Amino acid sequence: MRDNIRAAAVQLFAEYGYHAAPLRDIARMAGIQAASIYYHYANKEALLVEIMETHMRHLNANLERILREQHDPLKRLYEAIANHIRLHTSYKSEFFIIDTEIRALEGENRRYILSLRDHYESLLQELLQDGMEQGTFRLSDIKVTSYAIIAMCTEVSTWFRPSGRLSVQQVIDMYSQMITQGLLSLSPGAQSLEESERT
Amino acid sequence: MRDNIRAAAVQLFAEYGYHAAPLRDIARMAGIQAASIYYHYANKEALLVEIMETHMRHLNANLERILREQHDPLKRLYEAIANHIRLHTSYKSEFFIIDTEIRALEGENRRYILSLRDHYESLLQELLQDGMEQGTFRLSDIKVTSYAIIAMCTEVSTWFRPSGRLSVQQVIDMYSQMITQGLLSLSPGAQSLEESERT
DNA sequence: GTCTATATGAAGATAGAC
DNA sequence: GTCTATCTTCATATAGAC
Repeated sequence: MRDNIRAAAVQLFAEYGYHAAPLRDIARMAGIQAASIYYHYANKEALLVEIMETHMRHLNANLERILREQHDPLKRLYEAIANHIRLHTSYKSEFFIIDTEIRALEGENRRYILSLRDHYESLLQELLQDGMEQGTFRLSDIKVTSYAIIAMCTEVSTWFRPSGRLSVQQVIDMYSQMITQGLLSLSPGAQSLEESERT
Repeated sequence: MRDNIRAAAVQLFAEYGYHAAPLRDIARMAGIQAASIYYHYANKEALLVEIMETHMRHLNANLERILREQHDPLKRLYEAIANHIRLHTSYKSEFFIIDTEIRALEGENRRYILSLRDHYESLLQELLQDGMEQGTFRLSDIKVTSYAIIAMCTEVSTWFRPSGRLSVQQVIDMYSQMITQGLLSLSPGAQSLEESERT
């Protein structure tokens, strides 16, 4: 029943938002009365925290494993992107909640979830830092680059449909190429903004 | 007073979320009673719609002007990125609301705001399509590429601080470089994933 | 573990005076 | 244009029976 409640909460939090999803609706979807939820969870916020914690820890554990097992910067980056997109498409609703409801948390809960997110960012930044030191990656602002990568890969959870046109693997490959090689069709420097002004 | 109310709403919607921001607090911040808001706005949702509409139209109008006045794909893309980031840093809270509270809208209001967002996406997709046909941009999935660009540039509104380390112009240049050239330090093809496995 | 019944508070919105 | 007073509804949460 605990799992039923959590599954119902995931669905309703994602669809209407945390504050707009009444406990009564979560209970009805789980097949019990609202009061019965309090036997399983201390309050509504505990439900939200558990959803967020579970999947943030999952995301972090995977990236830690990748950094431990893999040392080539390019392969590390590919695996990091793949991990991020695989989880954000497998647990669409859960990550959408993580992405939009952190401000619904208060005090200690908020600090805890933010610390998990900060840890994820620092792991990715470590990956980028190492890749720049090894000369694989262009020198760039590490924080900003990490935010950009996370933002674009996270947003996949808002539009991806399992039954849609693209497979998860195709999306991973597209994002990996976009992040490493960019949009330009020519080699870097062959056509800069200044040069193109002459054409 | 209408402007005072809207300004208060922007601040509280952005900080606590639409549903968690009581009209009474918005009224207090504007220096009036809650009931007085109804002289200026039909209801709470009308306030949200006006905030979203104003800035989405602004964003769209700018991009339409860029496409009209500029025809080089690379310059168009740079201007599109600059427009997006300038507005998302100048009106941080407003765009953060647009980004997170669309699901708080109902029926016609929701459809209307989504149509403005769809229009923006289609303008960017037109830019990308043209750039690929001209050979300036690598061939890639246009929808996915547009989502990725929008996502990374939009998220700037969540971390950018006017008093922070980076100027708006620096952020624009970083994102522009990231989007056009990617992360790799070598020319495309010079170091593929397969080749790097040999090192 | 789940129920019914209920406490308690706060939300959005309206009526009508000034 | 703004106020006070209030309607109505609905929220989270608790108490105690079964």
